[in-house]
Amino acid sequence: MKKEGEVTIHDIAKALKVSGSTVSRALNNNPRISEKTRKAVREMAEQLGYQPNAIASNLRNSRTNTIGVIIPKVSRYFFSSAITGIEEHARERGFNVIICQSNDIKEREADCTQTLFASRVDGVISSVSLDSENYDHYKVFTNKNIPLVFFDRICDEIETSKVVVDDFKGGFLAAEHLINKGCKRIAHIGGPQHLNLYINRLQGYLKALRKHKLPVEQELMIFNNLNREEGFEAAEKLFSLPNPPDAIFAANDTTALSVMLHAKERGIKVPEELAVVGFSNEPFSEYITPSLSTVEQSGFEVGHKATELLLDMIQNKIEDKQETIVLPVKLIERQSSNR
Amino acid sequence: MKKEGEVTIHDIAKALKVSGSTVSRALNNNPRISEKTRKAVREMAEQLGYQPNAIASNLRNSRTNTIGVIIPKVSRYFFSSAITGIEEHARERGFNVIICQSNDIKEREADCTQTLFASRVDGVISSVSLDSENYDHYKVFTNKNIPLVFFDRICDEIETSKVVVDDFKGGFLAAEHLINKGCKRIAHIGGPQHLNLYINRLQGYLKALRKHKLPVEQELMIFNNLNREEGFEAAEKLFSLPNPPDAIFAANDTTALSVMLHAKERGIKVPEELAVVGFSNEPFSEYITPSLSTVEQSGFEVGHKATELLLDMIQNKIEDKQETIVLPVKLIERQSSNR
DNA sequence: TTCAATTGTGCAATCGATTGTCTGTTTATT
DNA sequence: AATAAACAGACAATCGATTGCACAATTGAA
Repeated sequence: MKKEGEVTIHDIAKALKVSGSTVSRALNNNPRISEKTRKAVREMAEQLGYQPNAIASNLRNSRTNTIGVIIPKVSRYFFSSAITGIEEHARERGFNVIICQSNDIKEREADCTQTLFASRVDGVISSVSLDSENYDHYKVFTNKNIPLVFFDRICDEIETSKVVVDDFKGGFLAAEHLINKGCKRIAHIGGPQHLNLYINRLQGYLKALRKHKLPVEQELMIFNNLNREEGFEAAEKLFSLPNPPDAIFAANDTTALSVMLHAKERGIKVPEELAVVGFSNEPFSEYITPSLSTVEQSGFEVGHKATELLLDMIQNKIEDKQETIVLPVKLIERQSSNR
Repeated sequence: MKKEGEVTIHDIAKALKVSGSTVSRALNNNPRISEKTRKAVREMAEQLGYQPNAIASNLRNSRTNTIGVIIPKVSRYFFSSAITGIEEHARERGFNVIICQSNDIKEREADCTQTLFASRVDGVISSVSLDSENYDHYKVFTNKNIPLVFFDRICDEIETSKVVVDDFKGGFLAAEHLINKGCKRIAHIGGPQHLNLYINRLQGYLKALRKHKLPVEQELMIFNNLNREEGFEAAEKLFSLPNPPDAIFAANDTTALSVMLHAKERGIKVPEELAVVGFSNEPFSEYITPSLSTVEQSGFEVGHKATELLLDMIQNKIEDKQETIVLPVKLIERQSSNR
């Protein structure tokens, strides 16, 4: 059972004829240990190839210096860049990161919370799954005062800090941009309306319409899960209207792409006959033809900020000030709306 | 220091007036515990909201049921899909996954190995960083008999199992495809030649040239780090040759994209004047115009297979049979080479 | 009825690092 | 020289779950 060749502080202690506590203190730079002893311990540790056992340390300290991350999918660019932001900041402050994917399935998400709790992570960063309407599984953390920060797809039911981008403004900028380009019938393909970010993008769009006195028409608003297939269906439906739209603001780039591909099939010219704006600035949006106008949101920044909040909560143990941080977005004008 | 409200097996034991060992055995379905006691323990655990402390268990068992993953960047699609494959399989077999990014920096990679070792992961899956030529930092694992599997960017120096795709065949298919399309001067932009996968892609390309009796010309072969900037430079150099190529096989899609963008700037028509084939089938390759012909390699499959190998090593402790598994690739013909 | 076999639990050590408290030594102060 | 203060290090308990061994209770066989 015991792994052969595990070198522990006791081996160092024995070799130097001192006690384990001295070795421990020497390695942790405790001032109660003299410079001479400290140096001897260091050298012996090096010589024996000692590697600290984080598990033992974690058990004793009931801290793991590890944070857990729950996200829908690493393979979506926004999330993978969020992870990069999380990891980078966590590393700087000496924390490790365990990543769990929910794959947008609520049972998986519940599994993730269990796993992270069992690993006794010091805090959790999460972006909730599309189909969770119930957030009880997050109570394992809140009940035990384990700091929790939501980002992007946040959950209002739970009172904790949150980091989002300015979805409202993004929606507003996208719609107003289309209006400024002379579009009159601007459709919106939005996401599930139990998620704030999609509500906000919609509200931004609506505000732009109202500001410019354009009518709000139900038939021009479609809500789905924003994947490729449903994007096709939505486009189909919009193009088949007796009075089809001359612009579409899609709540993500995947859907915008779907729309453009479908438009191409139908012989509808983008941007001349149909202007399109997406959301996220996925890497592909720059390279497709026509290139896609979109709203940029930095996953990296969001992840970074969320980690900063979380680690502050962990390290200061200020009784969770529930901040909600809103990061700026930026409209990127490209060909798909340039007419 | 002690987290308030930690429920341990001893709390359950006290509540039921039995010993901790009985509780532990009951929860682990040890046959020495009667059905009746087992049931009582279960119920009390539920009632008290007991959550096992994996750390304590790990320390005692010197197993963590966790595997570590070292990759260059989660934000590259191939790697994020590999992670999905790894996570999926690991989860099925009850293992957790810790992910570390090297960002293609060798010092970071060394840090990752330390971190994972300190966490006492049961095994490691790695794809090495571009600039490591030295692999001593992996010795922490091999020295202690911690199973290690490399994938994609493998390292020959260390004897262990490996999972790759058939890069040689991929290179061959790509080049032969261009030859079949009537191209005569086929250039190759390859990756760092200390990595097998790039050597193999090059060799596949060379074999196709030889098979079809085309001359191999040094000036048509450029090696760099395959990022966007260096792709531009390489394209620049090739286009400026007195006798420029009529086709380019790039060792990744990013470089192929760079080449196509640069060709567009120069007014060189793809595929009519220049046919292009990439490698990887990144998501964008399908959507750009013209769409990019490329060699598909499934990150998901590679990750899945690597995990299967690793977990077999961990669980069976067969003295590491050093398999090298080669997964198939597939040429995807799109517009960029269709003439 | 007695002894052995079977079954169900408890005791205590263990995993490796950390830390409060205690002891013994050296240095400074008057 | 005597006492206090500062210093270095050791001892032992602790974190929570697991497990070899011991022991008691029950059952069955002779």
